[in-house]
Amino acid sequence: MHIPTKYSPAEIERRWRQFWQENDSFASTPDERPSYTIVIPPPNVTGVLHMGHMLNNTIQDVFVRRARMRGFNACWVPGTDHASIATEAKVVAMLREKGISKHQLTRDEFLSHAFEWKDKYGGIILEQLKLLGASCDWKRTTFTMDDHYYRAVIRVFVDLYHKGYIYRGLRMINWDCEARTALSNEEVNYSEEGEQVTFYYVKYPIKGSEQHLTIATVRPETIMGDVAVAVNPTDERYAHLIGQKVIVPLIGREIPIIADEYVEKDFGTGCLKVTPAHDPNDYEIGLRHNLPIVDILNDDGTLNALCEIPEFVGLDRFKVRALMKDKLQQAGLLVKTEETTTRIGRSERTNSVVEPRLSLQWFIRMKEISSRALQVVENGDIQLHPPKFINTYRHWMENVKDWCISRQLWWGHRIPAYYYGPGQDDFVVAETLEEALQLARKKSGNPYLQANDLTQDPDVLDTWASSWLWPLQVFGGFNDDCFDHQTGKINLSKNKELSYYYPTEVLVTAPEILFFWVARMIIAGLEYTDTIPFRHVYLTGIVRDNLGRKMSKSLGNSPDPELLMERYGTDAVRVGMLFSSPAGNDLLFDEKLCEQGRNFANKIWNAFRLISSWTPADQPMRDYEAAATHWFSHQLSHSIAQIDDSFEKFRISEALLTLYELIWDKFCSWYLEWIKPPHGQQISVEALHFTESYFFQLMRLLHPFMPFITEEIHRLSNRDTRLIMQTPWPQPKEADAQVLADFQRYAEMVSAVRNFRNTEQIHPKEKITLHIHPSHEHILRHPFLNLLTKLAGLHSILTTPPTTTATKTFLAAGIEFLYPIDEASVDLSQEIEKIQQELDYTRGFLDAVLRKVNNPKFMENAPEKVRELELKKKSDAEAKIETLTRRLNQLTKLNTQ
RNA sequence: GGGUUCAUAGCUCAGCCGGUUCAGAGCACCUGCCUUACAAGCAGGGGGUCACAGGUUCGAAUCCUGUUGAACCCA
Repeated sequence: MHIPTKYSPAEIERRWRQFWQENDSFASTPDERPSYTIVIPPPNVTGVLHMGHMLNNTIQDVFVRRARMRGFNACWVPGTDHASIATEAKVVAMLREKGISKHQLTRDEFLSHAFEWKDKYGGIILEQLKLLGASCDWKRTTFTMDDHYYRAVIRVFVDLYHKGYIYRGLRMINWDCEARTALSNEEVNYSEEGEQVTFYYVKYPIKGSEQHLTIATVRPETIMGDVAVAVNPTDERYAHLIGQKVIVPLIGREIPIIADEYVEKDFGTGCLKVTPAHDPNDYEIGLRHNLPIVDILNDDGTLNALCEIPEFVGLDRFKVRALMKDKLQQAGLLVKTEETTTRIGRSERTNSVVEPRLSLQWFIRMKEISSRALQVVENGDIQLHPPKFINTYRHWMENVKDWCISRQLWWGHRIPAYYYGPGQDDFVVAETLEEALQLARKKSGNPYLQANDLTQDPDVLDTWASSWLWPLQVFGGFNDDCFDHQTGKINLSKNKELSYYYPTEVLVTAPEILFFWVARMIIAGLEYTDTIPFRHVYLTGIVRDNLGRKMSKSLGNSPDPELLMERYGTDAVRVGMLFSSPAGNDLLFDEKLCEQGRNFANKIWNAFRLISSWTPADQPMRDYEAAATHWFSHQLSHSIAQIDDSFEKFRISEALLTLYELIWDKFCSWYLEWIKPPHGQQISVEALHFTESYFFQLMRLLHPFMPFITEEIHRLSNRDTRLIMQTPWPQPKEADAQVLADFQRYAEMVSAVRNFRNTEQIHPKEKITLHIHPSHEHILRHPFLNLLTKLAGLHSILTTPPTTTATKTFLAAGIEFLYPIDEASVDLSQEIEKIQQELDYTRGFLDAVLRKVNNPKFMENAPEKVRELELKKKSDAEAKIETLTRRLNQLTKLNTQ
């Protein structure tokens, strides 16, 4: 069979992608096998594949493919997330380009534009995942705004409301003035270095006195919202003023001076102006001291009439800040300004400065609903990989805050609250308008209410308030047939799919959404099924460039994944990503890694070519064949066990590296060279059979990592009509440590001879004869001797002394080898120096060992194994010294002759 | 400001519930080789006082304390 020398992946990968798709090779339906389920962290529906997705999804695919081979019914559910804010922002931008403003449109008109956009771009990322070879059950593709999913989200809102977990309230939230929506804490970013701001030192006159307090603030535009001035109760400078009043600059309102421990004495002037409507800490102080709230901002960040300065009304807060400086200066109240840096929160989506704002929003009470979610992680029911994230998780859980779930957007699940009157409590919550009407009639006591009299809340839910149901609703957990309204639980026994596939096995995601999403899925899983949603959480690192910078569009340092796959082959990119990505560690990505992957694919391809080129002869196994196959069967078992162990510990990078070394070094460099028939000879039938068996086992082990090339080789081998993904995962046998150690010893000798040949510049084709001392004769009787003679190019090893006195020597595995040479060319003094160095080192080594062995405390306390080892080191070193000394004496004698 | 994690070859990392040569791997580097599977290759080699300073121990990269430096999370 003709096989090209260079592996070219493009055509082969295209063919297998198509085959897998057309044959639904990854489809799963419940059967008698145990299930192994992964739900994809749904990417943003309008997103495109980036390197983070590549890493994340490659890892998932590795898990799924391996599980499939291990006899599990593996099911990987794909899908996308509607990403409320991000998608709405994109649609708004797209409309703006067309000259349409969102506010010109009705909600329905806007949504039809949005769905149009989603239909056009929504499939891109899933198609890209298919390129990657992701073995998802594509028929199960789910979108968080699919009809059934939409209903599930609404159902959960209603259910939680009736359970008392959801409330509507006035709270301090993060407000995005540009998108005019609330944000969760997690959606607010702080730049790493902080931002340049100005401190304004402002005089606040004390009532009934000529004195004043000086207050430092970075937000002078909020002065008009001040309701108190706070000082630390232990601050002697101000103690006498507590209880008195100061006058708010410019507007003349009298406010009290209060004492609160929150104030830091050393920060600024030690006096804090308290503006409960515009700062979360001030809000807390306000609550403690029963202060009024003066909200001077509109929802777009402009000032309103409450600021009491007519010329400021309608102006943006930053404009007012600039104007305040002049105004305060004119009034003689500005003491000085000072430049400083501080951390400023900006919206993840619009980058506008986030405004702490009091607003009427919907919340989930997290304390109560999440009580079990910490426990299941602490007790190991759910394992985080790497486990260091438990601390982070615990910290968040113990300090969990109520979750603001309303967003002032249109793209998303509309909050099912219906208002029938102007009062704060004049609303009902229901899954449908009809139900709402019934409830409203009852609650209002007005039986004549009509559907028209109800207004649905205009807001939608936070995206995470839909994706936290992901592992449940991809299997229809909240559908009518299995959701029990009475108990507010999912009845697993009435949902065949869910009861089979849930809980899922492992969730692969990024640490940054541990709280956003992971924690909340755990909460939802426990709330609705009393069961955890997954057993393991594998947290990937961030993909950075080789300078350690996070890959981002704005930096332009992120390679295009499709281009990479085209250039190096998908298998190559997959293993390239995994070479250096232990769980939870950032991955410094370099195209070199893909190159390494490509070279690996090529190496495998050529090993396949070699093996395929052999025509067997009907003859018994030769000695070297028997020895080689014997060794490799143990090596293979040993490595499989190691790989399995790495997988159990979720160290897939380690598993890959073990396999990489097994294939490249152990199999190609040692085994194949060992068993390769010499010129003009043929391999025996049995040896070829073993070799093929080993190679195809290696291909199976590699399949999760490199699905395309392994599938291709499997097919070309014509050994098995199944797809390689349907073949069983290789099982290790007991590996004999002695066999491995013996091999190690002979391999060491081979390397030593090669090194010697190198330094002596002996031509590769020249067979040489070496001499050893008769006391080492036993190495000539071991079956692995042929490894040494074959791979080191030896003619023979003799136990007789060389006929010439001129020799060069080298040590390998504790044995001295002598190589006779032309007497004239030997440099005795150089040889003597070399041996002297070796001798010095060995004596030093022996000293160190003797210090231990002669120390009675060591002999008393050290475990027996360690003691034995040290004693062996001692006798080995002594023997070596003896050999070296003998040799040294010989040479010295020769040298003086 | 609070919390967490980390500091081992030029780079990325293993090892770290103390003791399998006072340390391994991959990449990079250097030296030979176009040896009939593979130059996207083969063979060989150099390179680390395990951040610094103390302490515990017969014995510490591995445990404890401090110092310095870095990263992340929360406020």
